[in-house]
Amino acid sequence: MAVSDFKQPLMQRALSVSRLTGNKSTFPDWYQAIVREADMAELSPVRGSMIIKPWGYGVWERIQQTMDRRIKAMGVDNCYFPLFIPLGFFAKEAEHVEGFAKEMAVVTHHRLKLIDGKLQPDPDAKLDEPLIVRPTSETIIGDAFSRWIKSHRDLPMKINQWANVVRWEMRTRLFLRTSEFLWQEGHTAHASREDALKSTLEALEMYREFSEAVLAVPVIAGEKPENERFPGADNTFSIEAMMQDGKALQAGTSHYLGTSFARAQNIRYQGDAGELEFCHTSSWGTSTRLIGGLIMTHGDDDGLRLPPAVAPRQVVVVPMLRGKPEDAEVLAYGQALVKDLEQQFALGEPIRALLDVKDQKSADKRWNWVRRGAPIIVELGPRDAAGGQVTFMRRDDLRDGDRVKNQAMSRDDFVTAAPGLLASIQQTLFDEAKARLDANIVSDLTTFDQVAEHFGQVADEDEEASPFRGWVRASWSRPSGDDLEAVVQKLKAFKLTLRNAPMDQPVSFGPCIFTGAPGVEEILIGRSY
RNA sequence: CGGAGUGUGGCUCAGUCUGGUAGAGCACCGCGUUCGGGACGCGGGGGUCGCAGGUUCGAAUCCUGCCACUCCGACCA
Repeated sequence: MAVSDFKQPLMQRALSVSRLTGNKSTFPDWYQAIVREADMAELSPVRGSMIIKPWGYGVWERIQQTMDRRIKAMGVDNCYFPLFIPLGFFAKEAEHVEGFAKEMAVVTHHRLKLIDGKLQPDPDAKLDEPLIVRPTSETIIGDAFSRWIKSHRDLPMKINQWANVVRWEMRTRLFLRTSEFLWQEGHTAHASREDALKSTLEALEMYREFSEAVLAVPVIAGEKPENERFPGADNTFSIEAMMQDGKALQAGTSHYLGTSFARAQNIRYQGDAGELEFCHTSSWGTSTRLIGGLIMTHGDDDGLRLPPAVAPRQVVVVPMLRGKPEDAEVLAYGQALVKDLEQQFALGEPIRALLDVKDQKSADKRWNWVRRGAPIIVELGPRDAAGGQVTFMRRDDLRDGDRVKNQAMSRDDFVTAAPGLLASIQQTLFDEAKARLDANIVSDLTTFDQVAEHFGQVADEDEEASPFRGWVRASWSRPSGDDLEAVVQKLKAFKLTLRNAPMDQPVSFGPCIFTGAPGVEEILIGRSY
């Protein structure tokens, strides 16, 4: 496949049109504009931390609800561990500490005192052992596992928690990378490597299915190369999504931790022959970053487009109220419509409908819902009420700066058709993103020179304006250690990274694109977030 | 922590070089005309010009120091 002639509509529009972004025109500016205009989140007074607004949090709640069902279906129970982790817990696993040491928030005091007119940590209230605000919970959950697991009959142990974590990142971006973020983290312990690995892959597959079915974001599941592994993990797997600027976003990760965490924390079980064995553990997580991926996958120049499965409100009814007597009739008509819609099931759940009665011009209300990405926006006026009609637009129809495309339908037909319409919107958004992904993975390059030519050199300051290039999929010899480092450095000059080795691999391979040595697997290469 | 840049109403910015006491568009509020497709007119609210010193009769503007943010690098769900 040659470089696709996919038109990068969004990127082009972001560069030429500026309905949302004012004078600015890069993809990041467009992204920020959508986060703001769609009322998803805003920067908080705390550096690198965001305030998630009701509409944005509503999307997160939908993610939680739909994923939680899948997590439970895997036989995983929810629980909750403390926000604070004793510093000493991290010292036990060397690689793990090293990986997170540079981004830990540390609590050292438990009281403030007015000293010289300034509130300061009270020197007399210093903690003997500092507490870490969790960057992830392997250590404290491992500690519990070491007490909970005694026998092979306790295995497998599978738990999950929905929580906030803190990683003191140098650079932050709303949803994509914030100092504090919300996530779920699954942790499992098993008797054998096979069982733990199976669990790791089961979580990965759950993420893939979730991303595609719920978020309508197509992804490629695969194994991360050695240099991209989670600190302390034996194997790390990920799902990678392609954003509308062609960059990759790691949307979820699943790790097989081997026995290293078990050894560090003494997680052992007694087998049926009476012998003590170390557990094999896994952990896996997805975060509010998914929302960033959702925005960068489905957004357009009018704002966000939400897949119905995650839209907090799937059908928003905007009554055309004009401060006149017939308003009452329109309102009643709208209320009855919402009530009937809520009786319907779409994508396996009751339809989430809303009658927007806010005291605001109906044109403004409609466009606000367009910006927020409500899948179906219904407009009800006196004419509809009188004629038993419904006028509505599908958010997925509104593209490329087209005018709103309204459709009319009889009220009862609309109520019956709504589930199908929502399912269709869900599918359309997925298909669009899938076509973009498929069309922009180049797989006919055989040398690094070709890769270099394909992506082109990017000067630092031009990165955001660099052309859409998608990803390259190529054979490689899966080097490790210094040889891998050489490859990483080679890619770095082009701002490229190894994304993952997709799960579906061919039976034979060409020569390694980096060294010419015999290839052993195919790897995805691209720019990333 | 290194390199570059920017701090002026909610947003995007002008004004800074050449000091004279703060502006525009959008957003917001009121009234009117409109209102089945992101309306228009008139009126209005909102800013200690990042902070602290200094120079000056006078500082958004000049000087010094600090802080914050953005982008690049290192880090990363």
